[in-house]
Amino acid sequence: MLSKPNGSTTNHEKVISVAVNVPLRRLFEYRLAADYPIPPQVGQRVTVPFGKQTKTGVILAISSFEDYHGDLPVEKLKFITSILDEQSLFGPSLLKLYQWMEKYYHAPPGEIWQTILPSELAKGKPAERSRDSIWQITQQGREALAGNQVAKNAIKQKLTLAKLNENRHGILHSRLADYDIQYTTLKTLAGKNWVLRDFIDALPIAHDQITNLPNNLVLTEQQTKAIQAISQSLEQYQTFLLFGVTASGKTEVYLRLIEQVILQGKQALVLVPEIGLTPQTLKRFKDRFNVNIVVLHSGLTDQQRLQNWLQAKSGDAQIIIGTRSALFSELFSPGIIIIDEEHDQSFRQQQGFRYSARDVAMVRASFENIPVVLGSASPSLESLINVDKNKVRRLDLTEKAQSQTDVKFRIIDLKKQSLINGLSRDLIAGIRHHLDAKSQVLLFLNRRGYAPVLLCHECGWSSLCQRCDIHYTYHHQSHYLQCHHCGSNRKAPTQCPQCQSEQVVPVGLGTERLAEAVTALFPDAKIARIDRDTTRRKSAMNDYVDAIKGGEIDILIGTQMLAKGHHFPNVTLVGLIDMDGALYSADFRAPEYAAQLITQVSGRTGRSSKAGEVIIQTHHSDHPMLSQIIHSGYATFAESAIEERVEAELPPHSFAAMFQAEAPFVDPVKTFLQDTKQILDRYSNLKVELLGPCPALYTKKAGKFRYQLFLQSVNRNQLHQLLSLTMNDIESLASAKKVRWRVEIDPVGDS
DNA sequence: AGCACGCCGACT
DNA sequence: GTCGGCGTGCTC
Repeated sequence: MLSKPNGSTTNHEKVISVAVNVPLRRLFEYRLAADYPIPPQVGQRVTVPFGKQTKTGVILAISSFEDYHGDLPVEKLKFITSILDEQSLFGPSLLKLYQWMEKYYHAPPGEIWQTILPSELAKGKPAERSRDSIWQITQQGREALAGNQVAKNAIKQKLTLAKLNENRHGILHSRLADYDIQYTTLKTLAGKNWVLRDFIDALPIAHDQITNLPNNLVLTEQQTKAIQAISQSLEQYQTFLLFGVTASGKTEVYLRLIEQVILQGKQALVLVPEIGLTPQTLKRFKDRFNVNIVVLHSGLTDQQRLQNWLQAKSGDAQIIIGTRSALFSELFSPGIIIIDEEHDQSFRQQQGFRYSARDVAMVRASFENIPVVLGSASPSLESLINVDKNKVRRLDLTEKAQSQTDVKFRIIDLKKQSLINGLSRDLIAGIRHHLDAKSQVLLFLNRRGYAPVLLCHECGWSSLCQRCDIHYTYHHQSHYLQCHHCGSNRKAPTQCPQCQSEQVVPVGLGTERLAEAVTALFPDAKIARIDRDTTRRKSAMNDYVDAIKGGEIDILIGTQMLAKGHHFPNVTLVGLIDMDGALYSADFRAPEYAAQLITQVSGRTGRSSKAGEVIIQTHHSDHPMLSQIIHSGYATFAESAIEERVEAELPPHSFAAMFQAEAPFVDPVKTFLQDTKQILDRYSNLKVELLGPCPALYTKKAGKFRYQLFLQSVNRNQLHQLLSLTMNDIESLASAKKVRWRVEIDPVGDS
């Protein structure tokens, strides 16, 4: 450091703390030359030398050269290669949210930023809006269209010209997909001077009227009350739980609130469970609002994601609809966050940095001073317990907004019944009855493939995946064995590998076999199987949905995918083929999930004037959850479930964290978790209970052994205190380097 | 996570 | 002799 004779420093060099994407719970310090042309700011991205490589990181702290007190002498620090952004990419509330997540989830900074940043930005690409352009029809084009000059077989060209002719102001290049126009067609047309492309700098948004209210729409009293309650809170943080039965008009409540938000010049962020539901939601919103709506989900290309993210950031997008990670879009003027189907599991990230978008959304909203609306017909116990604690305000929609008949439930006790491929006589009769009435039937079975086991009838050999120690699922059509755990697969044997017997038989029931059985029973019915295997193709799901709505399908057979969000007005019977697994599982949350599932699938039926029926097949017909759901509804079930959790001191009444470790051998895994436990045990003054190490539910996965150590406490602060106090020591454990490990806060399920 | 360094086995 | 296996250690 240089000093002037009078003692004041001349060195304005800075020391910059950077989050780099490595699995280390620390930042890295760099020097920044005093004459660097861009002033450093927290929230800018930088490129930095890192070992022998160059990485992109995010500035998280700036200190003066003189004030730096690290382990390394300041001269030994490397220089930042470059600052990538002129200004911080993030406003103060997202930076604060990052800080909160780091503290709460005890995750490495770099991993958190990897989740927050769109991948293009994480890779160091410039945060630049691509220039948009407008396609317009020319006078020649109009004449060509009118004078039938377009070649007869050039149907696409004709359609495209017609669409451009309808849109007087032209169509934005970035919006071509909305109009189903191909770029190649436009290029051909441009060659004939029938269309013209104009490059523009900003999005033209000028609408006199932002909403198109549907005709004759009368709100229910409850809807009106809910809208009023939330409206009064638009300028401040408050989480609302919109507990609305199916068809009670939750979406209409969202739309009215969004309208107010937009009129105030603010933006609305809407999270939906999965990509499959974005087109549907998008359409509903587009029909209603003449504003710029963007989507953010994994179905987009990286460049599209970046562009939409930047539109949210600049404020050019007034409504942002997306899945989980859309929560992290920077917003120019946030007005409201809406989480639809808030109970849905897909709001939890289960890879890498594990977080709950619902929980983080509430924190974010509190930093932004805006409301959050959590909507569901079957709310999570977490949200309901937050209502009891006055952290969340509950608004009920119990009346149906659309005319709809009530759903009739029937439980079929499978004990001592003879089944035809998993179907009871009553269910078969029910299907026939509904088909005769020209209605559609939905059969739900949460297990894809033909059969979960392939077994040798002679010697008892069964098809085990060596890497996971669980049974391969048999897929009949492809004649393959597939491990649904690790994804490995191999050809199915026709002879027993052990005794060469030909008596190798599939045991158990999957959707593929169910479809086969139903086809045999109802040869005249048109049957569609909808699961991950049949919807792999990109547009497959949409094609199925169209076919179902168009009445081309009589019986739908499917997994989880069918339970979510879609409205099939002509479905009047829903059959739940096998509820046993869902009722009794090692996971204490199983009944909660099953109750949500029943509520959701039963929402698929009875949407029209015809009466809806739900038939549940189970061996545990006396399970209390079933009668609660059927006779008193989800709310009553949830109340008693919460009571049970309180009594057993289980989450969400208590708070949990989990260390999970995995490696190709058991010993290092156990050693690491035992070492971890020892470190945690040093703070026995904190009221945190330690459970384990114990094997994970599926101990072996993809050739790795997995063990867990649970931390549980009724005092969330003490739990976090314990983790904060011990994390460094655990991370620097010698045994930590021999395994892959992570902490999960508020863990759920296994995986 | 990457990437380099380093120390032992089977190859031209 | 040396090519390359992955164990260990470091990243500012």
